[in-house]
Amino acid sequence: MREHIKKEENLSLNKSFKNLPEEKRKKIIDICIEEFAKKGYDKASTNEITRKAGISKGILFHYFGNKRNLFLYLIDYVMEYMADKLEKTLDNLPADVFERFIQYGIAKLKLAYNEPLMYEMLFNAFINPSEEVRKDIQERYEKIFAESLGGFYRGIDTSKFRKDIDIQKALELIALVLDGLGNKYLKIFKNMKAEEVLQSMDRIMEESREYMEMLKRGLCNS
Amino acid sequence: MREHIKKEENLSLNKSFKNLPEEKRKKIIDICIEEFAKKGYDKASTNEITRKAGISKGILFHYFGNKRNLFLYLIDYVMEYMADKLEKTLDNLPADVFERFIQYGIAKLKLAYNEPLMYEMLFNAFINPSEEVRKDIQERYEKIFAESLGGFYRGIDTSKFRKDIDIQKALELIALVLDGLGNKYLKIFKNMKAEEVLQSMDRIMEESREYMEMLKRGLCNS
Amino acid sequence: MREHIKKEENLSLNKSFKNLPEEKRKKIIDICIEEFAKKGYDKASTNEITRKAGISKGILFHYFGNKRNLFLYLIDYVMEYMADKLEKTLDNLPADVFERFIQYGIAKLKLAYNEPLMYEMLFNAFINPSEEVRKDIQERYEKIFAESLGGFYRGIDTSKFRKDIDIQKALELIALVLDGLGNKYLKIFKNMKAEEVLQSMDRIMEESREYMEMLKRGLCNS
Amino acid sequence: MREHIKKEENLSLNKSFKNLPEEKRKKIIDICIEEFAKKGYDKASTNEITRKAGISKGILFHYFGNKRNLFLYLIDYVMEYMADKLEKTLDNLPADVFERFIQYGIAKLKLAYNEPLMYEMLFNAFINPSEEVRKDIQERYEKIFAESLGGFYRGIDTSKFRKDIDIQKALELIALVLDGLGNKYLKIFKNMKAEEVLQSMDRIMEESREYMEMLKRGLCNS
DNA sequence: AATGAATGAGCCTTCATTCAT
DNA sequence: GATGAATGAAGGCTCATTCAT
Repeated sequence: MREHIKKEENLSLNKSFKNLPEEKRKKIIDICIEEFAKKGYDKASTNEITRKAGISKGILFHYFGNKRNLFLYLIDYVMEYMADKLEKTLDNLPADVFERFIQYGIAKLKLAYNEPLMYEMLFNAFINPSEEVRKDIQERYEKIFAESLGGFYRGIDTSKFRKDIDIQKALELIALVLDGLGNKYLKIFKNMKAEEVLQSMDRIMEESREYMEMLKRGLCNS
Repeated sequence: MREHIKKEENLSLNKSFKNLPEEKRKKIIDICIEEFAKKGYDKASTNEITRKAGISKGILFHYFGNKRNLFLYLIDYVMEYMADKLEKTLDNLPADVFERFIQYGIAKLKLAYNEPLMYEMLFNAFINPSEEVRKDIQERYEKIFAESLGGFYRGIDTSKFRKDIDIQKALELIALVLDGLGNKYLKIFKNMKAEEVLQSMDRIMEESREYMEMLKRGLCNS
Repeated sequence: MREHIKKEENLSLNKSFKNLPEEKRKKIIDICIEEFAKKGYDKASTNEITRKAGISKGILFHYFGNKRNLFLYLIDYVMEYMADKLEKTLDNLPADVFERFIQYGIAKLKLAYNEPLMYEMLFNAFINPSEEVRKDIQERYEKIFAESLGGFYRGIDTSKFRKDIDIQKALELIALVLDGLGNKYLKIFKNMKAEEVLQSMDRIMEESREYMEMLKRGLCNS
Repeated sequence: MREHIKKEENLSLNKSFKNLPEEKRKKIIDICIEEFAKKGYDKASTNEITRKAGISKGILFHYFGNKRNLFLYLIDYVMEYMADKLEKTLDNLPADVFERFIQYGIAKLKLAYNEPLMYEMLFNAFINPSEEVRKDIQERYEKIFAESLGGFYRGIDTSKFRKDIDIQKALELIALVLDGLGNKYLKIFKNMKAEEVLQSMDRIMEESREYMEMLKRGLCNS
């Protein structure tokens, strides 16, 4: 029975849910995010969600149709939320390649830190999705990847790069390094207290710049 | 009751399993790896395993005591298998930093490609382990990390680095780039046919070298 | 995880069960009592119960949360039922020590005979509870013991006792004798037909009085 | 399959077990008694027994045929052991009714205290046998009851009883009281330390005599 | 005599989902 | 819109007993 859920259900989704008072809607969303973040798609329990949210099982399935739809709704919600936040950052980003990357990276780091449950849910979904939602997650991943990069790369100043450098590759190189660093820090954050995390942001920027310096020497005119 | 088993289960574990005819043992292991790789620890079903392997529920638990033990046995098995393979590579690795990194990366890539189920199981376990095995996985991760890096960094020739470069940071920079590239390719492999993958190995090395060239210019004497 | 349920399960317990049509509720209770009485807590099978009651496994656990809760609910149900029955007897009990003890003993005997399954379930639970419910049973046992004795001893007329008699010990002596007799008869009942049991009640009272006469001569003024 | 075990198996029982070196035989018996005493017939695990005794599953079933037979063998063993011990007491028992009862009661109490596992196993078996062994236990209970009483009542001096007393009833009255007291003390023992138990024996005898005094006044010539 | 691998029915419990109210 | 009672498949695991060696 779980198998023949296909595509149409997206239509009937959350008509009534959207009409809910903001407060109640937010509460349900937050509880769902927490459940999926902490337990992953498979282990997350719709029973637990309804219990914590103080709503009936019936209404949850009335809103979302089934667990998979609920999950995908949340993924979209979280992606939109995060994209919004990042977009604001985008406007104030310096043009300089390296600094732009660093500040964008820091922005992502802060976002992940400020909404750890959202981040965890999204991270798990992207890195290791349940078979039941794999394809849907894949689609979304590709879409967001394309979109977000657009904004970021538009207006980037690569004039400092040496003439013989393949700009595309150079950009990817920088991204590779900073993404790797970001993941490393994120792992470290999990064992740190809130204050410590905030205090370490400066050190992270500093360290990022050190790595960027090493790259600059290779990519830019001396 | 679950708590004080720890010692005992490690002892009684797979004594009898090890005495199984090689063929049968391998079949069970392969089926288990597939199940855990495809579904992850929590969703993997011991029932399904026994069904596919054509053995009784009783005997599976006679061999391994419980699901957690079975899983950890498989993790150890896979880690040993992969460490073995990589070790052979290690002996023939060039001393030059960049080439050494590249070839090691390629070796890992090939390994992941040749044993995709093993790789997936291990990857999932390390990236997002079930609560039930988190600690055990963490232990193993730290151990293998320390061990494998030892072999790799011993005998590495960093003489080409400029004097004013922090060697530790330079090495991490290289690792960051190549790990990132590796993950990117792995994701691409999933949508490719066997032949295509093998054919692309050369292109990957080439591309890796391009990135390394960009780094070299920053890290080494010209 | 099993530990912090305690509070919750008592709350969510049998809200829905209590709303069941009396007939269906009674049927489930009776089937459960029979199962627990005949097999004891450990061997009693929730599967068997659902099968006999014609309900799904799910709903049984929806009603009671888990086997332990179901059992304790039944224990409370039976204890309440029996306390109710005995309370009615209590009001009409003669004040005279000996006669009061005898008639109370007979009342208990009749109760045990009329509800043999309830009696057996309670008896087994008190005499040799499963480790899983020991503490809960112990609590209930102490509570009921204190309560029931209160009602019985209040209004007892011990004026016939000789002055040099320790009243407390005398009462215990009588209780010892009549409890012992009661247990003996109960064992005999198991091999008797319904009619025979009822017919023997008079003989039992007679025999009890004979024993009481022997005690009276020692405890009371001649 | 468990059902059609009937009567014949008693024949094939423990031929080879009896030929075992005394030490090994005793070890197996003790471990079995502990297992059955602590968990009861149903929950006792033959697996656990073989593990603790360091013997194979095969040999246990070779010795005893099945779990039920093993249990009944142990019951017989324990009953014989206890009857032996009590018999020695019997020879030195005073002839006087009351003192004879008291000392016999104390002897039983000491026995139960000295071999708590044997006592518990026997007690549970008699009070609440598993369906699987109910009939067999019943038989043994009746037999031991008849036998043991013979020795005890032979040579008892009831000459102090008043002429108008029914001797049979008087004896039963005494037995009722002392058995009841014994059970009460046994329950108390469970929460006491070894030393405390031994120290309390004198107080128990004293208390028993107090009750006997109350009876004497009614049963004997003043 | 002795081993212990092998069986498979049975255990309690959880789960997403449906539907009458 | 909203409820929550009801379903039953599936989960990990244990058990007494058998039998080839």
